[in-house]
Order: sequence, then structure tokens, then C-alpha cells
Amino acid sequence: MSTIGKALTLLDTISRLEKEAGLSDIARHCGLDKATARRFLVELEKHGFVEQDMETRRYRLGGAPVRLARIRETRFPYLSVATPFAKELASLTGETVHLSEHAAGRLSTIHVEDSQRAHRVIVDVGSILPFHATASGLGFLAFCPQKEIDAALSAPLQAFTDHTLTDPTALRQTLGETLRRGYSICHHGLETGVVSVAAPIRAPGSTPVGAIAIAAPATRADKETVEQMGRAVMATARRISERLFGLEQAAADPLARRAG
Amino acid sequence: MSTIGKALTLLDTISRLEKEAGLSDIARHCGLDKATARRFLVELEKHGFVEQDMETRRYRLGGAPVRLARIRETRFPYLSVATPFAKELASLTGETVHLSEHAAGRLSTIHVEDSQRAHRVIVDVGSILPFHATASGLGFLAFCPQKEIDAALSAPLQAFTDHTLTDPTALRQTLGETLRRGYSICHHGLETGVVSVAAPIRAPGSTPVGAIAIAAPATRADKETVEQMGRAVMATARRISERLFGLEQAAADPLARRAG
DNA sequence: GTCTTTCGGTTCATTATTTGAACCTCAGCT
DNA sequence: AGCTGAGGTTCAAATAATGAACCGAAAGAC
Repeated sequence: MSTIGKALTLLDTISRLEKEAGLSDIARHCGLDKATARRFLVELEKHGFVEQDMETRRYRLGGAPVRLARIRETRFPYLSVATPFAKELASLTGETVHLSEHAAGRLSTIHVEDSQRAHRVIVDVGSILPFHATASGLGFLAFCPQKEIDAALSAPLQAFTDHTLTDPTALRQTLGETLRRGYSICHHGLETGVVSVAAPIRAPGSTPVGAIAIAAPATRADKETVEQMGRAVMATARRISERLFGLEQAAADPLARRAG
Repeated sequence: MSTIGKALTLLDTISRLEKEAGLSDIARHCGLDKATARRFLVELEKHGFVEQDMETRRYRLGGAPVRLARIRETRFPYLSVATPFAKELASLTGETVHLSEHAAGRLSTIHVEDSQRAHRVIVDVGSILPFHATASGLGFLAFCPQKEIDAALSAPLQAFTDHTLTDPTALRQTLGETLRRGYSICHHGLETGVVSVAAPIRAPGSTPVGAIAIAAPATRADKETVEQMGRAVMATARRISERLFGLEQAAADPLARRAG
């Protein structure tokens, strides 16, 4: 792997750590030499991607990504467009709603609207959503070109719970159903006791850019409620897509593209 | 410079380009070989920091920084805390208000609340604010330790307009006044016809994390109005700082620290 | 229609950078 | 005192970055 790749992987690792971490910790997590990790950290710090607390000597995420994210957001206002819809969906359903974005071949949570209920599902901003074990992942993947699906299913698939689907054939069938239905359903894929539904956010002809999902405790998610939430999330995803990519959306037939 | 540094500089360059750019363009802007630029871009793309438009083959900022920025924001909610105050200040004064953050030794604009007036100052999100030629820069620097001031003033200072102060001695005096006054004033420093005032956002004992500024057309900024805006921006900066760092703020004497 | 330039992208011998074991110093523990 | 693991540094050995020259495609010039 190139030096750049290693440094960016280190940055990614830092972003996943619960909180500020020391040099040795970081080196261990990345499988890097201490000296190498330090050089990377110094370099990343020079550019504002990490910060070092002068007292504790620990490292944390820096401010540089904020600037980049704001620039990206002015060019492609995904968050600012989608957030109000997510809020609306959260208050409509009373459940936790989260938005994810596709980047670097992964789906990452970029916004969460928490349910107001005491018993609710917690989703962390920044968490990575595995394609095969989350409604977001399935909803995203179902509307991707076959090539992406193959790539996602060829990697070894981790079973997070007893219910996690890890058989590629079964998953392909699930994706087919999702595509026909228009939204995905995931029972206990990543955590037991959680049911979620999701739909992709996408320009008509192309790969989705992300997904919006509702996550509810299984105790509140009977068949009818799930269907209701599914239709709601699908409608919201469509409205967000229309706002982002224009109004051509309505005409496009999602099934047509898959024929090739 | 290390490879990582070069790659991050390339990323920074892309972020500054008006819009999507081609390979040769980017290589030229960075002073890099075409082959090298490409390797960097591919590596950055793998990690989601840049995206390539498959049709035009041009490169643009990717989605990865959004995830990092959101994580940073949950740990240190600068934007979400400060934005409502900026909004309030904008509607109070009727002028453009912008927030900046200090990272990688630079002050970058991370949020703008536009004035509602027809004749107004435009500030771009993502733009870098030179320390010596903007109210934000002066307001930030004035409250920094002497070491930072020396560093900022030792570099060659560009004159953006006929009014830009570039003499270190004069600037040091301005910084002294700013420190005593509590907010900075900048007449035509970066663009002619613009007057702005700013105040730093900071924890009591330490270097500021950013600044908040009001920018108005000079025609609307007589002495009294400037004073009024200055007091307003200072009060707002203080309130933001209190929200971010706790309530110790009020007790701290900004002049005390500089004695050493 | 053909020539020319410029584009994005690739190759591979040369070159410069990265690498990591060993080392240092310091703080906290036994 | 002696030990342990922290952050940080050094320098010869190993490895990865580099860029001139190259390709095919496409846009402009003539």
C-alpha cells in the first residue's frame, strides 16, 4: 500500500476510536510501527487533519475536514437538503432516522435524528454500515449496478448476530425483493432487537449516493408497522432525490436498468 | 516534503479550485508531475477524499471529509453551537456574518450567514482568511500567544488592496489595540469597500479556536456603526465561547496572559 | 479530411523517501 | 532502586516515489 493510503487509513482509524488516543495506541490499532505512526501523525497535524492535545499528548481529529466538508456541501448539499426530511420522518414515525453517504466504497452515517422515545435505537454519527447487515446497506446495494453488488458480496461477510444473512445467494434474493419493493427491510442484521427499513437516494440513471433509514426496536415493529415505515422511508428518499437531482426521477423505472 | 504532505496539499488545491478540474490542470496547479498527481488522486479517491466524474473524467472533492467533519462536530460542536448565534447576529445587524476555524495554521471560513440586503458582502465558505488582512485574522491573532503572532508576521505579507497593512510593526500595534478593545476592525484589508469587525472564540487560558466576524459595505459603516457592530460581535463571541468551553470565561482577564 | 495539440492515462529504470529496531528520556508503579 | 510502558528520535537498510517518454483518443486548426 502506498504511504498516502497508509496515512489515510490511520486517519480513518483515529476517526473510529471512541476518543483521543495516544501514539502507542494508535500505532497498535493500525498495525504500524510507532515511529511511522508518529511521522504520519505529524504530517496529518501540519495539515489540520489531526490535533494533538498539548497536555495529554493524545491525538484527536482536527478541523481541516470541516472546511472540506463545507466546501463539498456547497457544491453538493446532501446534508442540508436531506436533514429536514429526516427530521420530518423522525417526528412522523417517532423512531430514529439516519442518513448515510457512500464514499470510499463504504456507507457511512453522516446524520442521525434521534427518536424522542425512551426506548429507542441509538446510531452513531460516523459509523460504517455494512452492506449485507443493515437496511441502509441493502437499500443502497439493491439499486447499484451488478458490478458493485458482486464486489460487495465477494468479500467475506461477517455475521454480527444470529440473524445476519451471510449467504451471497440469499442476499442476492433479498436485494431482488428490495429492488421490486422499493425499500429494504433488515431484521436483527447488525444488532438483535432492531428492525430497520431504508431506501436509496439517487439520480435516475446512476449509482445511489446514499440512503435514508428508520431503525426501530423489534417490539414496536410488527409487520404492518414495518410496511408503513417502509413506504414512508421510500417516499422520503424519493423527495430528497428529487430535490437533489431534479424532477426526472418520477419517470425512471428502476427495473429497466438492470436488464443489461 | 513528505509524500503525505504533497498529497494533502493536492487535496487542498482541489478544494480551492472553483469547480471540477482535469488531471493536467490539477498537476499544473500543484507543480506536480502528471503521473504523480494521478497516483495521488487515485489514492485519495480510494479513500473517498476525491471523486472522479466518470463522464468528464474530472476530479472533485469526495464525501469522506463529510464523515470526518461530522465526527469532529459531535466531539467538538463548534458549528452547531455557533451557527444560531451567527444567524442572530446577522439578523440583528443586517450584515453578512461569517465563522472561521483555525486548522493547519490557517483560518478558514466554515460558515456564512448572508445579509438579506441587496448590497452586501459575499464571503465564500472554505475561503482562507489571511491573518494580517482580515478582521477575523486580526481578532484571532490578537488573542494568541506571542509566538503565534511572531510566526504569522514573519512570513511575507501580501498587500491585497492599497489599504492592506503589511508592516509588522504597524500590525503589532493594531493587534495591541484589538486586544485592549476586545474586537478587531479591518478597513479594506482584503477587498476595497469592505469594513469588518471580528472577535475570537476561545477557552480562557488558551489559543482561540476561531473567530466570528461581521462584514459590511464601507458605505454603511460609519464610526458609530462600526463600534456598535464591534460590541455586538464581541458579545456574541463571548456567548459562543461560554457555550463551548463552560462559564469560566467571564472571570478571565485577557491582558493578564500576555505579561510573560 | 488531415495535421497538430492536448487530453487522460501508463510504463519502468532511476532516485529519493520511507521504514523500524534500537535507542533515549521521563513518569508512574512495585 | 529497579522496572515498565509512555512519547519521541536516530540512521543504515529496504522500499516506494518519481518523471521523461510513451500510448490512444479527441478536440481544434487549417
